[in-house]
Amino acid sequence: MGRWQPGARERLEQAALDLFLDQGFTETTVPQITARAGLTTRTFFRHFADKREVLFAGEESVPERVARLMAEAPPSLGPMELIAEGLAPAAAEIFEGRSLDYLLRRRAAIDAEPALRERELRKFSLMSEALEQGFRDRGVDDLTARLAAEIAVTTFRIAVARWLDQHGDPDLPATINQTLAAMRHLTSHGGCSPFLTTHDEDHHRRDTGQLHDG
Amino acid sequence: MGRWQPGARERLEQAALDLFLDQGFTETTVPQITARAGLTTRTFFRHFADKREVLFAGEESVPERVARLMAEAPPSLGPMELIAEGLAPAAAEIFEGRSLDYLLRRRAAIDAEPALRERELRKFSLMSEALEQGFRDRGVDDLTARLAAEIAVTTFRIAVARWLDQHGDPDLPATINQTLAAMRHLTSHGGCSPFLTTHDEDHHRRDTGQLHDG
DNA sequence: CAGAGCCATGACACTTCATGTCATCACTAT
DNA sequence: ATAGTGATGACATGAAGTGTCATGGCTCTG
Repeated sequence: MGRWQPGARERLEQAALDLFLDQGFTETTVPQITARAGLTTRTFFRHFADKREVLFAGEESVPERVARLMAEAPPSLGPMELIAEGLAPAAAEIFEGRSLDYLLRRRAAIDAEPALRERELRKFSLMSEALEQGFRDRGVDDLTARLAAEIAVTTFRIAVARWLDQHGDPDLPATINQTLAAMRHLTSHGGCSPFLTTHDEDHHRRDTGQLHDG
Repeated sequence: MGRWQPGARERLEQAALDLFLDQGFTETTVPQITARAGLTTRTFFRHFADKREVLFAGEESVPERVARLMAEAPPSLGPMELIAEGLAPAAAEIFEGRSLDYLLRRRAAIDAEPALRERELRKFSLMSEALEQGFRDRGVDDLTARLAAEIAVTTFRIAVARWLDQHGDPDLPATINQTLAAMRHLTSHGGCSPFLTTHDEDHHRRDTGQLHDG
């Protein structure tokens, strides 16, 4: 035995996503996935550490790519400047080569299953750790590095969610910038600035016309 | 059979924490935990949905308590004002009745096991969802509510981590305020200019507070 | 071309997690 | 007392995940 199968991983991922969307994550057994891919159960666990990982393969490299992008950025950039300039390019690289349709199908499967949502949280946590280390390597103090990393990941996560909600209409860089602007607006004017009136805040919101979700 | 056991849940939690710290989460089997507590395996899963939950029982009520605290706060408070004023009291209520020693032991067990760290992320995610709904109920727009919820939870999480790192020395309210101040400093001044004057801060804020689409 | 070695896979056994189901015992209310 | 309620024990079962070895194709080398 042991005949080699072309694209075994890819076929397992495809079969798993199809089945998860069709009958749900819990209702889908690993033997069902491997049967559809023409493989055995044992082979599934050679490619993926557990059943959830089949939807998260290929993202192990994201933290290290994030670290590389940060190391390549101009050292003069402060944390928030780096986030403002680097988030969109980083997102572009992360999603490079994946169709919007695939991303929507994948998200639908993840949203439907708490265990997969949890795994998704871990992905963002790993991104945050990479970012935190990247900021520290740029000379940022520990607390600020941690905060900046969380700000970056949170902005990224919310922007991607909004972008997918809108089926990709305002493109991802634009959605990221809108989200980042709203984040800055909230933290700068959202209750800590006695000098701005409510009218001023309304003015900011009206300028974009894109800040309301539903 | 079926003799009632006083404090079955508590004894299971205690036995599990002891065993997790002693031999690790993976190496500890559910029968080991139940044997130490004088119960059967089946009873364990009647009290906890899965093996991890034994360290997270009693936190199911946190989201609803967060929602209550938000509803009780003065409606005039903006999102950031509410966070600044409400985070410390909320933390006090959440940790009410738990000793620092217990919190440290529990964190040690969680930090040692990826599966438990993941469960911890879900806890914060649930808190964030409750906060988001709370902000919406106060009339905040969807995007701002989501962002404010994430800011609040992130600040809380980082502050608690720092507080435990320091074995509770600066007390939790003080640590929360420090963390919140660092967060504000980062988002307002970019985290790279600690020497800006108040006037410079206002100028910078106005310059970067604009929303740009592309 | 032949043999050696590598690597992915198949096959099988095994442990642990988790759940469904029913019987049993204690406590409680009438 | 008797019935009801609720927690537990006991048993069976399925699915997840791992260890181990055999097998067959592939490449590298002489």
